[in-house]
Amino acid sequence: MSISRQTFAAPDYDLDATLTSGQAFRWRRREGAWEGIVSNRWVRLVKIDDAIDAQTCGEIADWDWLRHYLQLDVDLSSIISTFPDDEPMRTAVRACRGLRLLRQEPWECLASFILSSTKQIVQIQQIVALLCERFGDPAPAPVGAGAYFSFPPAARLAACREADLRACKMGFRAPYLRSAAEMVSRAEVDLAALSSLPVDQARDELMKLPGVGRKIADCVLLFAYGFPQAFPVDVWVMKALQTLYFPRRRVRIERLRRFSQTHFGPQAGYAQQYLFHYMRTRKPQAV
DNA sequence: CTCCAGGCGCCTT
DNA sequence: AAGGCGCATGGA
Repeated sequence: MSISRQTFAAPDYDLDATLTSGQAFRWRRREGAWEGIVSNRWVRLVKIDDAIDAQTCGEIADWDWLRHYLQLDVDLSSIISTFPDDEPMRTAVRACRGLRLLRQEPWECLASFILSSTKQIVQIQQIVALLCERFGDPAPAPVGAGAYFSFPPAARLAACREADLRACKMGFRAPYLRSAAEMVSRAEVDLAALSSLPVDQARDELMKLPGVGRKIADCVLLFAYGFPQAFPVDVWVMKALQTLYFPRRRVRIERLRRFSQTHFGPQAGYAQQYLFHYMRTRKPQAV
């Protein structure tokens, strides 16, 4: 099995933060590298100085699929310069400068976030790993790298029985995933068409799927389609907005959402990821 | 043991 | 429209 290798310039790119920030759930750290599946290919990534070294199996003439996934052409400083100049944002950016948004495949992203509700990130990783092991296709990987699998296509999960999905520890989310897979595989919701829609229409389409509410729809809009205004509000972001911006009074979620749409500017989604990662990784605060 | 997790759907007011 | 609750499962 031949290995292809490529080095990409990646200044201002914190690979560790990016791959552990709860947007993608399939990366494993092994021997100082990150291993995962992108475009159904096994990939090994290492950050060295201002570059990312990538390896994959087979002959690769064109690396655009990986460049796109990692969003290597994004100029981070121009994004950060659009953030509001206030103390919470400055603190969050200082804490994890180099954090990036990936551009994931829509179905994998959607299915993963259907499985994410009231789960901790480690558990989401376990469920997704089980799902891929049982219903994905083996992906060629070097000897000794362990077993890797593609993310199961929607049609395959649509054909599963609910009990088979439940066996992947997803509990009450199983019927949601199964019927969402059915609707996607029949193109009742056409994932390929969403990128050309205005963000509000794309969100409405996603929310037709069972188990997909506002928050999960926004995750998919941001992490898979790259809508820069999508601003998922989960318990962590809620806590960030509440404690960092409105410490003195309790504000209802609709107001926080409206605040998030106006306060954080045209790259609100990026700002959200910084707040999320900062809240999750900072030292516990004394109340 | 209890509390909570990158929520949602459905049932009450 | 707005608020409350149950849901599987497992970490902390």
